Amino acid sequence: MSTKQQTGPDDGPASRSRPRGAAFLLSQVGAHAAARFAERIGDLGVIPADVGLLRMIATRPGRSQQSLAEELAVVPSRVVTLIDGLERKGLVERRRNPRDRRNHALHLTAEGTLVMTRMRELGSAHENEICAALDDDQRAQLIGLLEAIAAQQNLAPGVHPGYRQTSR
Amino acid sequence: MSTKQQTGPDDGPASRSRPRGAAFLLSQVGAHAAARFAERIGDLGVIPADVGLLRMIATRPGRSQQSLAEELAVVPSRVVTLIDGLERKGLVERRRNPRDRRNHALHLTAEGTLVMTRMRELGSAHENEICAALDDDQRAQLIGLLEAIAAQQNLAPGVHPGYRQTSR
DNA sequence: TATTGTTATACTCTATAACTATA
DNA sequence: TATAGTTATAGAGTATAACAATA
Repeated sequence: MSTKQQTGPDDGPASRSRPRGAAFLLSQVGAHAAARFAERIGDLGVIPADVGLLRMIATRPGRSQQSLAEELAVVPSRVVTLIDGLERKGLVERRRNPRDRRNHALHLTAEGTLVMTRMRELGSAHENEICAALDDDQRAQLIGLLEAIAAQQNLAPGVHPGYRQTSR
Repeated sequence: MSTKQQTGPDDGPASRSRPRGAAFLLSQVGAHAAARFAERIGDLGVIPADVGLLRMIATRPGRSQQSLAEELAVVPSRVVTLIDGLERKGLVERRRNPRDRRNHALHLTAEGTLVMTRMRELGSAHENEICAALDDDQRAQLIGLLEAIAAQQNLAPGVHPGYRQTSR
């Protein structure tokens, strides 16, 4: 077999690196979007994993670390580390549950709520940056296609695979 | 501010986790696609980072580790580690260049070439799996939208951001 | 005995910096 | 003195397993 491979019939020396498939583009553009988002929220002092956690706690205040671990499909000790970070940053509070003193009820602090507002603003700016090449119709089209894939692949809405462990 | 946040006006307790934006979906679906691909190629004994490296060496045999490090925007020692792995697996060979004995000319072995063929087959199956929810028109549409984003965001065609370091 | 959370520990990934050998 | 590659080392991230408190 020659050195030529992949799609093109006229592989010049490292010439036109052809389009690749949708799967590669998804992974490439997705990783880029994630990295840019991480940069943005870094200014708030939080990491990407914090974002989903804060949202989950805000949506259902008082939930336990166990429930987070289950929904994210991570090991409980991972949640300990992440909540430790959020508590140290003053964004989340662990409250002992008098009914069952084994579990911790998680709540956002006032500052945690503030950070969530800022996160939403950053998220909006991020969305515009990533989609700068598309007009409104195209954005809607893209969202539709991605949602179709996500649903068919059994991705839980709003749950980022970057947390996972067990599913690995 | 109440516990209600984000898009929906009727946030039931953890009810409908709304669509999120295109940026989140890209990151979510992209990470999923990458993880599934990693699983597949794991059967070949290679990791995702190996794939791009093998392709780059196949496309331009004899290239140096330096040139790989530059194109991928990683530190040279990272390339050492990765090529060590590929050499240990018997897929790549370092040949001393008699003209300049400082650098190593990299070449695929016969087995490396074989693995690339298998990778292409797996890649094709992977593409079909990820796009199972879409018909042909929709796949083409998706590729078009993603290419537009990739170009506008200055992503080098075929270079996955997962290697990066400096650009962080 | 089962459950929640924590700690101790180890492993993987990847960067930095010092170093070797060539030039 | 500059360049290609390597080694030694350290840090981040995340898993496993043993453990403590409570039920």
